Amino acid sequence: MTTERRLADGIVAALASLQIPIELQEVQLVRPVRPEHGDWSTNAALVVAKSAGRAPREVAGDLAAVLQAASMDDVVAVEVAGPGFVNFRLANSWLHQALREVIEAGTKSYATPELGGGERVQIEFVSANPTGPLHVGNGWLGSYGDALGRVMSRCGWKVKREFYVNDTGGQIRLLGESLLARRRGEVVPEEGYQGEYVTQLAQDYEGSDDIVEAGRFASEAILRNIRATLDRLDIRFDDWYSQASIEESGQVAETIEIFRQRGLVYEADGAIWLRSTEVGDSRDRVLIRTNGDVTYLAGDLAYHRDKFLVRKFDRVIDIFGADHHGQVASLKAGVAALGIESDKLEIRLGQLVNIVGRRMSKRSGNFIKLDSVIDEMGADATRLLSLLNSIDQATTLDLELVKRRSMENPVFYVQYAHARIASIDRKRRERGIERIPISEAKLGLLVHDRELELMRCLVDLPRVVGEAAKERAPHKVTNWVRLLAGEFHGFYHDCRVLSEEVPPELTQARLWLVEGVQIGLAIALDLLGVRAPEAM
RNA sequence: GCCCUCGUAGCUCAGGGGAUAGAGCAUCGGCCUCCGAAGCCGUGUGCGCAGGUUCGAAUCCUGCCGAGGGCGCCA
Repeated sequence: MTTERRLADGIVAALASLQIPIELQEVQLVRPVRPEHGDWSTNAALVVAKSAGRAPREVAGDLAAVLQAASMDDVVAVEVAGPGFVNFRLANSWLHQALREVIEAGTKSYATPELGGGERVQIEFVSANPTGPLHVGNGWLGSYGDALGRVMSRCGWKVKREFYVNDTGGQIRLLGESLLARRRGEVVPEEGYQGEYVTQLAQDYEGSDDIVEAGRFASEAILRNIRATLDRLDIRFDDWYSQASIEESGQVAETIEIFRQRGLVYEADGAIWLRSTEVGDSRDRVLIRTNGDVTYLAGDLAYHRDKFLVRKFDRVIDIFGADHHGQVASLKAGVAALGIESDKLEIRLGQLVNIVGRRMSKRSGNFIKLDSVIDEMGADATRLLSLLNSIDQATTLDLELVKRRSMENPVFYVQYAHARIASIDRKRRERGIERIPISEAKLGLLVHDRELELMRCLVDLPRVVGEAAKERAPHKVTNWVRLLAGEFHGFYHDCRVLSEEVPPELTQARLWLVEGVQIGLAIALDLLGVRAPEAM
């Protein structure tokens, strides 16, 4: 049983013996930032003071007294501090025990909090239109979606990744027109696709002058290109779902029919409308246009019906760029109208990635290609950089700076820590030093501040992974791994593992500590989709 | 005009009810007879503004100011 668990149980028992009712959600047991606040701290007294009708510090005093009397393992002091916090001071042995748990669990099982309960969740992301190469923003949200999938999988969700291919409609026709114009050596219409890749494709195209055929040719070629780029970042999908296929399968018509049966469809101005205002939208939306084409929304609603009612996902997470947030209200409304609990559809909006002094637009061809960024920085750096920040925050990227100074990019810092660990092990074998089993190692020798700090850091990983999953915030894993790497570099500087001056027993203990760190690094880097190199 | 998101250090960003708000970069200064200096150590400035809720607000609420995005029978 973890120390955290034992303390939490102790607090609950202590409050019960004091006959104080608990509001569980509010009671927290955390590791305080400041060392003088102990190893663990609870706000329980602050939270229950009101309902108990007593002063927080008074409750805290009673609570501390009971906890002190319980004399739990490793607990050397229970103190009241500040407005009514109860702080636990523990013997270092709790950290040595924690290190044992890390080693025993290993890369596979450590930090695998069971939170998802086997819930089947689909994450749909990137879903870039096959009308041009991926840009930096696609890579950003692609890395996010993939890492979120990894984090949630680790926490017990059954995750499927999906790319929705917008392979039909006006934009594909426009792409076909642009291609044909290029082939004829004419200028591309102003609203068409101007990018150079269209010229390239026009040279390869040997088909007819039919716009649909040309458009299909171009979009298929572009989609292959998109997949290749995503492969470079190790972003892989379980399914590539075609918008054209859902229209051809009749599911769009079926979906519209369902709306009709529910009295949510009417005709006006020659088009067929969804009365989405009935279910929370700000205005009604067109489902079938005057020319007979179904709208993107109609297809998207059929697609979501398929996700929930045909393929029976318990939860769907759609990841859109902030420029698509206009479609959120109607999508949510439409899904609700299909009788699907709207909480089951989560839409995460990623703020846009700005490049210094440039505005990105696919049609004008003025955007930074994801491929060129990977060429410059490498896949690992691109992924880690994408996962540095919350997607709620618009980020501004200075590509020149990133390219020129690798120090701007923390990927090297983190990978270097892993490479140094591998290097220690190589050196150990060179010197013919045999490892002893952890059961025989004297972990109690690990008392240096650097060593203790590393173990504290490792203790936090399960909570960090769990928060990253619950909050859909994989960047929390990035923050943690940077912290761990920093602590490791400090340790490496101050504490030699292999040296004439270090007693053999301490070397053995430190080898196990280093292995624990390696496990932590490997778990975190894997969640982020970044390689953990043996050497660099 | 209406709606959404966001304003934290010179720059890029963490922290999103908890105790004295952090990191990297940039600046300046130290550290390699010793497991990899892609490293370590030191150096100071900040929560857009004003109210409110709370024992406690950078965090929640309201208003204002500023930035970005959205408001199509495009996707």
